[in-house]
Amino acid sequence: MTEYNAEFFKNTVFLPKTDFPMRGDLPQREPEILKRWQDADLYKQLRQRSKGKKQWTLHDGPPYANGNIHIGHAVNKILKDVINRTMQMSGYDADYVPGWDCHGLPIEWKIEEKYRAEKKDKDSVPILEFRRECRDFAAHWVGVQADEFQRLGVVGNWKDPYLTMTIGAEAQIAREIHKFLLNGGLYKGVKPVMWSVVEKTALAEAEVEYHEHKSITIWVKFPIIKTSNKNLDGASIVIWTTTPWTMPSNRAIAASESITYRLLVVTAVDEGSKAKLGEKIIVAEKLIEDVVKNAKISAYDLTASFTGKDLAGTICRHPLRGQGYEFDVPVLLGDFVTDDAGTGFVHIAPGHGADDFALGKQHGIEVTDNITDDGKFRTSVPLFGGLPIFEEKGGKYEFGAGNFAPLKAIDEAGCLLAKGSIRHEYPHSWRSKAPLIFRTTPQWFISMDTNDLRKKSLQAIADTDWYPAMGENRIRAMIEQRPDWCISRQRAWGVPIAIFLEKATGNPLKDAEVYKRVGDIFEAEGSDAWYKRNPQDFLGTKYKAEDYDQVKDIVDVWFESGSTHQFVLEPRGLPWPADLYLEGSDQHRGWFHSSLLESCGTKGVAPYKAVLTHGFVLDEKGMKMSKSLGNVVAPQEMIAKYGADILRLWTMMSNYSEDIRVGEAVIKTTADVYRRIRNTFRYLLGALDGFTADESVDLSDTKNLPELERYMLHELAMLDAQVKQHIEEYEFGRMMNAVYMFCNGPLSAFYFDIRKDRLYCDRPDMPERRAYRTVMAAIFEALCGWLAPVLCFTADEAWSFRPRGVFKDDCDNVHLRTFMEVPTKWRDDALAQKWKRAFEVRDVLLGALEIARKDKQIGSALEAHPVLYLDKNVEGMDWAELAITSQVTVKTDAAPAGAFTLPNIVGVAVVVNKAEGNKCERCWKILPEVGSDKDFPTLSKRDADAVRYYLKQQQKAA
RNA sequence: GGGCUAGUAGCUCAGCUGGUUAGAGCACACCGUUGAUAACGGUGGGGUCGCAAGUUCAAAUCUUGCCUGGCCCA
Repeated sequence: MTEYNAEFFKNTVFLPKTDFPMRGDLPQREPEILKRWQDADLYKQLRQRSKGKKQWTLHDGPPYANGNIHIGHAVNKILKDVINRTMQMSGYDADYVPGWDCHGLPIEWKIEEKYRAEKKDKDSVPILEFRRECRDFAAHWVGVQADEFQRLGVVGNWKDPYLTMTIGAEAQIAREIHKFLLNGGLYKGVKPVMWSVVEKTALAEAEVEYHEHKSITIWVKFPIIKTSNKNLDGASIVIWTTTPWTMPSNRAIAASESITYRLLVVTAVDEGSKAKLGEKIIVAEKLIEDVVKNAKISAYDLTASFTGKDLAGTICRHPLRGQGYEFDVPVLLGDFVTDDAGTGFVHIAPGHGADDFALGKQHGIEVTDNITDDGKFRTSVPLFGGLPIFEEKGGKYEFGAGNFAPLKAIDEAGCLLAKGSIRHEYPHSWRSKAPLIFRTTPQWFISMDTNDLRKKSLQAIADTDWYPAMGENRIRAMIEQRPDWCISRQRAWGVPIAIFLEKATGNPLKDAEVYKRVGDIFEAEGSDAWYKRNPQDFLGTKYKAEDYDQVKDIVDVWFESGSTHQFVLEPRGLPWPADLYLEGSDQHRGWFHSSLLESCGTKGVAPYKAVLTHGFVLDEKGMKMSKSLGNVVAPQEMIAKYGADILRLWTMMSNYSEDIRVGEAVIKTTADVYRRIRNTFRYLLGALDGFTADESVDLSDTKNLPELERYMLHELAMLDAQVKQHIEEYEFGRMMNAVYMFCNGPLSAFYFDIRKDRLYCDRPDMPERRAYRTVMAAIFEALCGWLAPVLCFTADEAWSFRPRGVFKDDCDNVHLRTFMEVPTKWRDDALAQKWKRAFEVRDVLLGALEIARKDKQIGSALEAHPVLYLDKNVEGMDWAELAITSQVTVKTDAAPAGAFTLPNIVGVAVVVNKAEGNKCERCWKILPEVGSDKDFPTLSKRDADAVRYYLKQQQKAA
């Protein structure tokens, strides 16, 4: 005979049950899930399932294939993946083709480094062999990074990504160059560039580092030989420079209109001074003290005063006149001249400086070409032919004879006023760490103004949606003032600027037929053909190869990545322009910029409809990560320790539109959030144990549901609207936040808690309990969908524990689904308004219980029987249920003195009494009715009925 | 040095066009529960809103300067 005791009743209680584990064990579990996706070819299934749907495309910005991924890559790819998955689940066909940037200097340098270690000279290696090695190197890292990205959970076309070094890509890049050539946008010019004499190449600004460097400084006298100002007869203008090696290339002197200059006559000098008594020199008034001190002039007479304007037109001679430097040196006005340092005069060598070049160009001054690619004076340079500017000493690059010989020669010519040295920030090559020189070289440019490229680009910027909006200002300012785009590089690993120059004229050949042939051959063989083939193959029969030069420069890698939209989107059947570009905010000057120019130059509009940027990952204190600071967080380590879902969650919970931080504390917070979400899934799944389609009730008509269920459906509908809005506005972080807040508040702290009694104790066939479980199923379905883009592994796992046959589109992989369709009519504002008051009342009830608990009047809330004094009752509210007490008595009388109230909630007061009656052994409520049932005297009526039902079910089963 | 940008509780974030005692979650402390239990519920402490001036009846919110970060340039 069964004994109906507490233990028996416990077994009649329904308790949440699920095999979904409480702990994630993500580092172990994720790789298994990943393997399942790969085995089932999730990507392919996604494409098949979304065939015919509206396309939405995020075009991937290519990372550079030369090393393991860092946390910034991880954030970037996670964001892209979350967005792609979100759009996919929103009902679009959101195909994602990841890509890589494969050409360029860093890879080239790696190979060169290898050569250097083997004591091989790069120039002795055939270019095709060199390029093959670069290609292999890039291919290796593409493989590594592809694995690392996939481990993050990123879904995409990993089997067929785009690479800038594939033959198709190279062909299209060459064709894009041809478009600019044929439409007149591409021209050959000269440009002062940062030049590395070690790598023998011009460097992009991104390839330059500024380090402290010790330079030799000299003060040089330029004797005036022609002037309209009598005061200046026999005087010398003094210039100051940190680059003595540029003196042979000097062709002018710049002065400023706004600077006051003084003529001074030397009257006394200290020992060792190079100045002569009676000598007349001109320097800026503000800098006299400085010059005099450096020149060891102990006394002088100050005479004439004038501005730069008075000096314009003055002609000096070069200090080395008579030794091959016979030209005149005019004084010109330049607004870049300051009197902050030096002498207030700038020596102008148009071959060796940006300002110099511009000023020289303006006045028709000769641009010298005195320096060879490897940094030596050309043999044609008087006095200094063959001397190197820099020399390698013990792995470091120091100034060489080319810097000292001009100094010495000027001194011997009597024109050196003083010399010294200075430590200052100076540009260096980021690879070899060697100091750079400015050098004017022939280069290929895309004009910003031919074909109105600047104007079109600015229009395209205005036509694009920028997230955050300030990105628009940033890129607009850059485009407004940027100079023409120099696209040529004197390197080997890249796509050649595959054009021909007519030997006779030096003009580029403009024949679409020839260039079509180039494109076709590249399409079949890749750009190696440019080096491999006989030029005649490209020129066809119309032109003779001996009449033409092949340009051997390669194109700037930014031009290549700026062309990705051309060879990735339409050729793969994806929409053009792309719906979204998404990269770090540095790409305003990078990929967003180059893609914009390339596209506006060839198509007239931007290749994107919208651009979203994210910030940089900083350490816990907001400092940049660097190896030297030892604050680098590696994504690989985080995955191994916490799992990719934690990394994904951290990314989405942070405000990625700004810089974001990572560190122990942040990760811990993220892990807590994760646990909460995971537990929400676990409780939902536990509560839905054994739930079937038969048990479910029709939620399309909410009129028959209990109010609490209607309220929760209202909340769900509100959340759905919010989620949709966030997606619309590209606020994916807020979307995640909203969903998390829902788990935390309305669900866990409210609904789950209140409905425990119903779930555990009510008869399972009760319509109200079935309604509750049906709503729980809906919540699970919605949540699992909304969280799937972010917690792609966990949502997948949770979905695999779902009750089967309950959900529409009950497919095995949550990622193949779309977001649940939440009926808008679940929204019930009138109900919500009513419940707003209910929550206020509940707050007072809970507050009162808390006091009673503190006073040791009660422990569990079920021991209480609050008396609720309301100015006006709220119809249909079960206050005991909402407060989780055994009983509540409502009175509309005036509350007695000492009743509990809350300051901001009027018309509500509570007095807490102990619950009367006996404790039901099954539901633990204390009710007067307990004892009234004949069969089960220790139970409440509801529980007695439930147990009878339970026993009947047991009998049936037996 | 220049352009852009940020600085709100220990952590992650809200605070729109200036308007009542600056909010939320987590963490922390305490209480409850022991039928979500390495979980759950509740209560509480914690912020001179980077600093300093200014505009205003009123400023986290506007202006200026400074400090400390970040990105892009030089």
